[in-house]
Amino acid sequence: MAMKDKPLFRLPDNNVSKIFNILYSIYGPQFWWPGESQFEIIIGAILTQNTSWQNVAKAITNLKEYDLLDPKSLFTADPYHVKELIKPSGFYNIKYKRLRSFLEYLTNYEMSLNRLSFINTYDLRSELLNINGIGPETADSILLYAFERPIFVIDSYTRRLFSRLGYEWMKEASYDDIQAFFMNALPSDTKLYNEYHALIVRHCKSLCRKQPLCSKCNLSDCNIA
DNA sequence: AGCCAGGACTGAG
DNA sequence: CTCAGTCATGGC
Repeated sequence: MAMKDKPLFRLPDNNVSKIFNILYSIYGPQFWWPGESQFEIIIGAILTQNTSWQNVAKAITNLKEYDLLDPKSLFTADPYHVKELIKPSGFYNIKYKRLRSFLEYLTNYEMSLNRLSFINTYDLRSELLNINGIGPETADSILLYAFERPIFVIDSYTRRLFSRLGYEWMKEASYDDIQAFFMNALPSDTKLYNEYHALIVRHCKSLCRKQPLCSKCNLSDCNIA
């Protein structure tokens, strides 16, 4: 069998897998994260907090235009200039501060992301969470998409979609509880977690905005127990 | 013309 | 400890 025909994932027989398969069959692979370098992914993860990706993309483009998409350049750049560049992504004062606190953390590692990649996932997660401005979703996005660790990312879309698919407890549940639910239901697999989260976002952006269940796709056929 | 976006922190009480 | 308030731009 040719490599490209190799099917995707070997999944347990449960609803979480079933929903993944449906999403995957509708949308196909998403090729996330929409950013090229590791550093760009991290910056994007911070800038996209409660913000549409479209706006973040402008900010990233601006930074790229001035060659600031590497830790040292961004760290030494004029704060007012950086703020102007990231303005399109909103909350630009506080987001500058958050970028800065990440960069200050990086100074402990000689501004080298490569050195971070030797830290085990558990420790790296708690170090990221210790940075002011990086909460669970941002930390996990960085772990999954920038460092390719098998960590499932939870966001508001995940809560909303799965609440509507029968898991109403997710509306009130803590981040960690929801994350544990997914990671217990699925094998530990970076590519799988990558696609799954991307597919949830992809789906919710297009269809799930205001409808209780999605009429345009067959997600309502999931037979949630 | 509002409403909302791939959150997280702060300060009251 | 909980939780409302705050941060802010651009697209629909």
